[in-house]
Amino acid sequence: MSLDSSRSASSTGQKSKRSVNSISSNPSSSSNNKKHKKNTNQKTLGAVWGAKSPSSSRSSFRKSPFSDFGSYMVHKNRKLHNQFDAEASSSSHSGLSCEKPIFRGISIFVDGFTIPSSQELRGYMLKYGGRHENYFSRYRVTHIICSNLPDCKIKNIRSFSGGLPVVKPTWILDSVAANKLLSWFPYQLDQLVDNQPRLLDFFAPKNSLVSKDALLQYENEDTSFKGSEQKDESFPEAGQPLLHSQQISGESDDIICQNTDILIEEPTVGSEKSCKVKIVEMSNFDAEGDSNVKDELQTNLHELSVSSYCSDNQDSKGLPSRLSYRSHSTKDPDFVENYFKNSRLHFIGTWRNRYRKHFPNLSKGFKNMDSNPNDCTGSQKTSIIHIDMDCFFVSVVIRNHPELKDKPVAVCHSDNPKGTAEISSANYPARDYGVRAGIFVRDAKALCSHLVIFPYNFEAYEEVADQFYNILHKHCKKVQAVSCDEAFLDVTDLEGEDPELLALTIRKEIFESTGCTASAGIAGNMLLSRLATRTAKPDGQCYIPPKKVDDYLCQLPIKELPGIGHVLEEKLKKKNVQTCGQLRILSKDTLQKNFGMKTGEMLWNYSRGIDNRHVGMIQETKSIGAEVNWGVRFKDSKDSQNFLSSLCKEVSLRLQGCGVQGRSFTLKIKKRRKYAEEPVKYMGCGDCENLSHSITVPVATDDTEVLQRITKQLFGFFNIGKPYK
DNA sequence: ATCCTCCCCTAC
DNA sequence: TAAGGTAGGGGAGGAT
Ligand SMILES: Nc1ccn([C@H]2C[C@H](O)[C@@H](COP(=O)(O)OP(=O)(O)OP(=O)(O)O)O2)c(=O)n1
Ligand SMILES: [Mg+2]
Ligand SMILES: [Mg+2]
Repeated sequence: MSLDSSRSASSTGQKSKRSVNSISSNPSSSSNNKKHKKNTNQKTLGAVWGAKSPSSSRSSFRKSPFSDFGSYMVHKNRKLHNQFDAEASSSSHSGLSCEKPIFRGISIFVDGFTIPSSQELRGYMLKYGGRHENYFSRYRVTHIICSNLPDCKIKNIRSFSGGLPVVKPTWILDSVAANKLLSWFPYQLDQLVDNQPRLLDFFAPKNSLVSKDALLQYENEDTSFKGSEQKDESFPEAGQPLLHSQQISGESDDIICQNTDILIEEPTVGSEKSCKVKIVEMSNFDAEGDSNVKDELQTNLHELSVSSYCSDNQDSKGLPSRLSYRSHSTKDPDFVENYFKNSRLHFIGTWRNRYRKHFPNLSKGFKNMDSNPNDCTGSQKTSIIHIDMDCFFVSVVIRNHPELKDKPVAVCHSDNPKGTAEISSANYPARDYGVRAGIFVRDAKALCSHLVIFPYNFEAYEEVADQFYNILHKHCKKVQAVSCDEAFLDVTDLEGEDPELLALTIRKEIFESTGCTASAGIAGNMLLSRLATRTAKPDGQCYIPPKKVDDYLCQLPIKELPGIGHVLEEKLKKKNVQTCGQLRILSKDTLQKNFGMKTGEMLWNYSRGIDNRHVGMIQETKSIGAEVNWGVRFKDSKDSQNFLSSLCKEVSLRLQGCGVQGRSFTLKIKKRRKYAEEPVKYMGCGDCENLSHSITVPVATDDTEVLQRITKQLFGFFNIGKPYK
C-alpha cells in the first residue's frame, strides 16, 4: 500500500509496467518455501541477461575497447579532503601478524581429516601471513592440504585439484618450525607424486596466486586457436575451408541454425552458428492469503536466458574439440551451476537479493519520507551522502599486501597476456595506464606489462559489503543500497551532525574495519552527491554547495551523468552536445521530441543539477531471471533442450528462494547474426541478434516442470531452424 | 488514452 | 582458456 506512492510520484500514474503488489505479500506469502530459504538464497538468485550491446556499439567496442568506453576517466583531482589516511593506517589493520609472514601468497584448502586439524592449520596460516579457505576454489586456493587417502578418493582429488599441488600437513608444520617457507615438493601426497605438475616457480615472491594462472596458460598456449588472435576483426577470413562438410543428421539443423545453409557459406570461421536463446518468465506473486485486491498481485517476472552457439556438425575435430575441456555448455553437466559460481557479473547482479535477506527491515524503503508527500517543502534543504568503495574488488584482495598498494593491480580470472578474460576492477595506479573494468586482460597487459593480476574472492567481497552496510546503518536510518560497494544516505534529518564530518567518520570506520578505502560525495540531491563522489575518488570526499552547482556542471562531460551511457552520448554528440552546459541550450521540448518524454525530461533536469528522486524508494521485486551468454555451444537440439532445462531449474530455485511465483514468462535468445565473425572473446557469444517472446499463464508457478513446459512453448515461437516463415 | 509485446539502454 | 549477469526504466508501434 505504501508503495504505490513511490511509483506514482514519478511516473504520473500508469504506464507502470506491471501492477505493484500489495503490501507485505512478499516474503510471507507462500508458506511452503520456508525451508528453501536457507539454501537457495545463498547461491541462487538469478538474473536476466541484459541484451547489452546494440549492434553498433558492439562492433565498435570490439575494435577498440577503450575508445568508446572508458576513454577518458577524467582524472580526479585527489586534492582536498584527504585526511585520516596516514593516521588510520597505523591503527587499523588488525594484526594477526606479528610473525614473519612466511606464507604470504599461500592459500590452503584442507581436504578431509588431517593431523593437525584443519582449524589448527588455519591458525598457522593466519598467524604467518597466509590464508585458509573453507571452500575449494581453483582461483583462490594455491595448495590443497591432505593426508594420505584411500585409493578410491585419490581419483576424486586428482580431478578436482585442477593441477594444484596436493601436499601433506607437515609441510606447514615444518615451514613454521623453520620459520621460512619450505618447498612443498617433498611433501606431496605420496599417491599423487607422479602426477604433480612442476610448479616450482610457484613461490616466486610476488604473488603466487598469479603465477598459477600463468603456468596453466603456458601449457595450453600453443594450442590456442588462431582465429582469435589478432586479426580476427579485420575480415572474415575468406578462405577458411571449414570442416564443415556435411551436416549432421536432420536434427541438428532444425533447432538452431535456422539459416544453416546460408550460414555455412558464410565466412564464419568455425562452422558454428550462434544462436541465443533467452527466456523470460513473468509472474505474479502468489498472494495466497491476502486476496484483497486481486490486481495487486505484483507481477513478478522471471527471466531465463540462454545464449547458445550451435555448431552444426563436426563435433569431431577442428576447433571445438580443443575447447572441450570442461567449461562448455554441452560438456559439463553442471555447467550452469559452475558458471554462476565463477561469474563476477552474476555476483554483483544478485547481491541485492542477498542484501534484502540479510537486512530484511532495512532494505525496504524504510517508511521513508512518510508524511511529506511532495516534500520539497523548503524549510531545510536535503542533504545526501553518496559513498562508494574505491576499486572494490581490488582493494579487498590486496588488503594484506601493502607492498602492492602503489603498484598497478587488477582482478581477473586469468593472467594470460593473450587472453580475453575481462578485467573486473583495476586500482588507481593501474588506471593511470588506461586499465579499467571490462577490458580484456591482453589489452590491459599491453597497456601495462607489469600489471599484477589477482583472482576473485567473492566470499571476501560479501563479507566486506556486510561490514560496510553495518557501518552505514549504524549512522543513518535512511540508507539506499545501490550495489555491494555503494549506497546513498539521506542525512537531512540528522541535524546535529555536519554531513562532511559524518562522511569523514564513516569513511574512517570503514577503513578501520575493512582495510579498504571509500570515497564520499555530499550534496543536495542524489545526482549531485553521486557526481561528487566521482571527483572525490580515490580515498577522498567532496561537498558541492548549492552555489557551486552551476560551475560544477557547466564543463562536465555529459557522459558523467548517470543515465547517459555510450549510446546517448553518441546521439548527443551528433547534435554537438558534449557538456552539460551545451545540453542546457536545448529546450525541454526538443529533448523530449528527440529522446522521448521521460528521457528528455531527465536530460533537461540533470543538466541543471535537478533530481527529484528520494533516497530509499525501493520497490518490490518485479522480475527474477537467469541467463548465460558465455560458454554456450550446442551440437544438436538435445543440447539446447538440456540447457534450457537447467535454466528452468535455476529460475525455479531462485523463485522459491525469494518466496515468489511468476505468471508472466519471457524467453530470450541470442541468434548469431548472419555475417557475424567468430567471437573475439573466448567462448563468447559474438555478434548476435537478441530476440524475445513472452507469455502469461493463468496460474502463477515456481515449479520446474511447469517452467519447462512453458519454456518449450516459448522456444517454439522463435521458429528456429525453420527457414521459411 | 491505455495496454501489451518486443525490444534497447544503463548501472553495478 | 574462462566464467559477456541482473533488474529496472523506458520507447516504438500495434491492439484494444
Ligand atoms: N564492468 C564492471 C563494473 C564493476 N564490476 C565490479 C568490480 C568493482 O570493483 C565493483 C564495484 O563497481 P564500481 O563501479 O564501484 O567500481 P570500483 O569500485 O572497482 O572502482 P571505483 O573506485 O571507481 O568505485 O563491481 C565489474 O566486475 N565489472
Ligand atoms: Mg566502487
Ligand atoms: Mg560502485
